Amino acid sequence: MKKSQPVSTSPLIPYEALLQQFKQLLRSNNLKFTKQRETILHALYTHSGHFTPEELYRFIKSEYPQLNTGIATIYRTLSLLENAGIVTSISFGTQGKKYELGVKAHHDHIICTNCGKILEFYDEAIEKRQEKIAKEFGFKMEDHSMKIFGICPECQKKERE
Amino acid sequence: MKKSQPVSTSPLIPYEALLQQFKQLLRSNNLKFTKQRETILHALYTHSGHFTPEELYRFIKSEYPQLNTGIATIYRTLSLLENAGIVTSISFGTQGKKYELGVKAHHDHIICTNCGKILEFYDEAIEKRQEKIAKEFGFKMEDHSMKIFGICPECQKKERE
DNA sequence: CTTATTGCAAACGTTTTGCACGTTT
DNA sequence: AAACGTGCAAAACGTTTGCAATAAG
Repeated sequence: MKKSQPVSTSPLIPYEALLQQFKQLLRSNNLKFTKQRETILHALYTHSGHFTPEELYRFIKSEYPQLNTGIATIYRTLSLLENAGIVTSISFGTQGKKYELGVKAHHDHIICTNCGKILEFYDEAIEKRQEKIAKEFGFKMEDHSMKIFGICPECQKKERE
Repeated sequence: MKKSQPVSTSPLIPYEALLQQFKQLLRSNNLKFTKQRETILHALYTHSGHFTPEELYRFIKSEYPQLNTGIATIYRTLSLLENAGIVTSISFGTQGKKYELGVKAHHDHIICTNCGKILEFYDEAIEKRQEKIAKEFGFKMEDHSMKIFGICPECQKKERE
């Protein structure tokens, strides 16, 4: 059986290419290329990891105060990027969503309930079983989400001290 | 490989037993047995399926108007029951949670994105893989959630018409 | 010059909280 | 009587929306 493995978190494409892809997307939908949109894309590109809209908002506010970006723009841009398949989100229920640049393959998440760290993995066996289960129920599968919660090695170590 | 299967939705224990379990839980935590708490438990017992706090609130308001139950009590009681392991919830992000009596074994969910129907399943292969993945990452696994989204057979049929 | 986008503030839907009053023990 | 639970209304939370002003094409 294939071993599950962490998904690489380094960007797969150069920023210029990503930017072109984004501009193309905007152009072909009669949308406009704005400083705010570029800044948000750039922030996501240069900071790997998962961010809440709020975190992104505070970051951009402090890095580019002159842009005066409103949080609504963050939300609107993240939705746009998510619909375009450029970012992906993980939902944390009532606590909101976290976003990351999604130029990566599909993956699931394993989350530390102590420090909040999020790791990614892809497991072929689970993917296959999910399809099989959907089929057994007669469902046309569209999507799935799977999260494993636990305590990460570092936090376990701290607990023991 | 074992076939995944729907989890029975009929209650596994008689109401009297459940009620005693609940009373015992309350007693051992110096909590009080109130009409509101009993009514909520009973409503969950007699109506299988998944309910939002709002739905439960409206139901209890119309069935037992004289109780004058506030929605805060519904939330507080559902939290209590969930912490005690008597009910379980599924999260639907910003759209809130749905609760069901959780006197059943662990299971995951397959959800129709068209009509909202929720079916339950348990798949040993997936459970095993999850444990294995947690171990590979050095995590002490505490919990997991998995949801499959798709279109149920009935809605597929309707779509074709 | 047209159309999309923005920031702002208000509205939203779900959930939580503070508090005075009621109930259970 | 003590302690916990309640309803209510207000607040909190993440998110969305209406709108007049602004910027992109």
